[in-house]
Amino acid sequence: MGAEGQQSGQWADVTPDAARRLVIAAVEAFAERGYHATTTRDIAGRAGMSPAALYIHYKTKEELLYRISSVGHRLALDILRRARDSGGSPADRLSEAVRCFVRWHAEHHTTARVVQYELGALGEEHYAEIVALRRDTDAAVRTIVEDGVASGDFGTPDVPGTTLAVLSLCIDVARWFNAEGKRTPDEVGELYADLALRMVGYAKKQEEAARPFPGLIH
Amino acid sequence: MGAEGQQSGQWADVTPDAARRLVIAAVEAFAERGYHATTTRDIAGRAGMSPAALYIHYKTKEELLYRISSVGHRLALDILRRARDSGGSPADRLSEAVRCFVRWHAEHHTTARVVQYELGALGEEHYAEIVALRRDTDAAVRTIVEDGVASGDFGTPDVPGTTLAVLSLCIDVARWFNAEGKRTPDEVGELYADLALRMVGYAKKQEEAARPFPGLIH
DNA sequence: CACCTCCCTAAGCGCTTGCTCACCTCGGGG
DNA sequence: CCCCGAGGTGAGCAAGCGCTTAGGGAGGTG
Repeated sequence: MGAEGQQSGQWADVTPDAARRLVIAAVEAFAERGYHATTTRDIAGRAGMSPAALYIHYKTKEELLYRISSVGHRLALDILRRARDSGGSPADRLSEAVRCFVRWHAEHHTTARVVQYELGALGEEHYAEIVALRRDTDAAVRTIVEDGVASGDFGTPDVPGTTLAVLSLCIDVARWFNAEGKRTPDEVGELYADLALRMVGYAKKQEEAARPFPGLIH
Repeated sequence: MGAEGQQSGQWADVTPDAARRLVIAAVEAFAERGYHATTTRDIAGRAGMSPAALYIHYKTKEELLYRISSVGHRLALDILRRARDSGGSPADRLSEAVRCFVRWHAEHHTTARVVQYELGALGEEHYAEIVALRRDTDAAVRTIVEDGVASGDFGTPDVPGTTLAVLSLCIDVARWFNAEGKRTPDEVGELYADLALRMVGYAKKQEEAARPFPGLIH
């Protein structure tokens, strides 16, 4: 329920149709109650199927969680890598990374909650695979921060610590964001992009805003 | 297991002794596996008792979670209120609040994880009571930020949003902090106090550090 | 029409869960 | 000495869990 029907776009490459309906149902249920409190009967029911139908498309309930976690992590990683490689100044790239990453966590906060907070329920092998993706996520942001420090645009005494803090701040959006609240995903993304720049010690904002044609100056 | 035996100090006013052992066992178990994945047999086993003994001291498993959540939230709220009322400059008070709040989340990250991430498993009445405590928590920090903006020490375009972000950053420490990692709770507290000041637009740090006797100047 | 395949369901198996209950143990007062 | 209440146990109940299995119906092919 709610206005999150567009979410099915995220799962476009999950086929056949019944398997996709099950994923969407599972995301809703896991996000609401948590993995362990969700029953396979509940998932199947939300997808309009009998409990047994789940096992035609997925071997276990854990595999369903793994599919969600895997797709979600790859999506999030893509967002950050695109920003990292977008070729502006470090400030532009960090701003873009945080804005998009936060917007995704707010817009798809049900998916993001499962992705970020239900890792512990994965089996050992699946867990290891997801942890590797998370290290890549961290590396993407750290690269931007390092670039900014090297160019002198940023000033922070602890690059890994500040990177961790920026990512942590973004991830936690999935925990508190409420679709019925007054903030839109775009607003939160904008606010957080600004906060992230402050955190890394970037202070040239006003200066840049005052320049009439930023692109033409060199 | 681990070097967290001192944690029992947190639960000093839970009596009798058996009830306290059960709380400590439950915190460990809930933090490791989550509330729903933890069995009453596991909790009782960790406390060195039979499964039935749990029900002499607590009516249900949920009541055990509620006790933990209640004590933890009151502890966290006290930390922030003490900092709010500590009577220095807004920067000093925000710095102190974040430093202590983060240190608590790192040092007692098992308790903090239960307190911050298992709310959803509480019954309706207990949940409402805890949510009220969380609103007070938010208000304590917001007061400090408002004071700083009013005095001109801080500069931020969105006080409630920035307050939310600072709290969110601190809370998320409980998720990622690892006792076996290389950062100590004190180091994280120090780093985060600095980050929080940057987030609220406070820029007078160096100036203050350069003054030889800060207390004697007026 | 028979036949095969793909999806799906009804029924239910074996097990674990939160929780209960009849009984036990043991230190202290009359 | 008996008795008693507080705090504990072993055994087990009803319900719910993840998952399996036997079989049914729809649609394409000969």
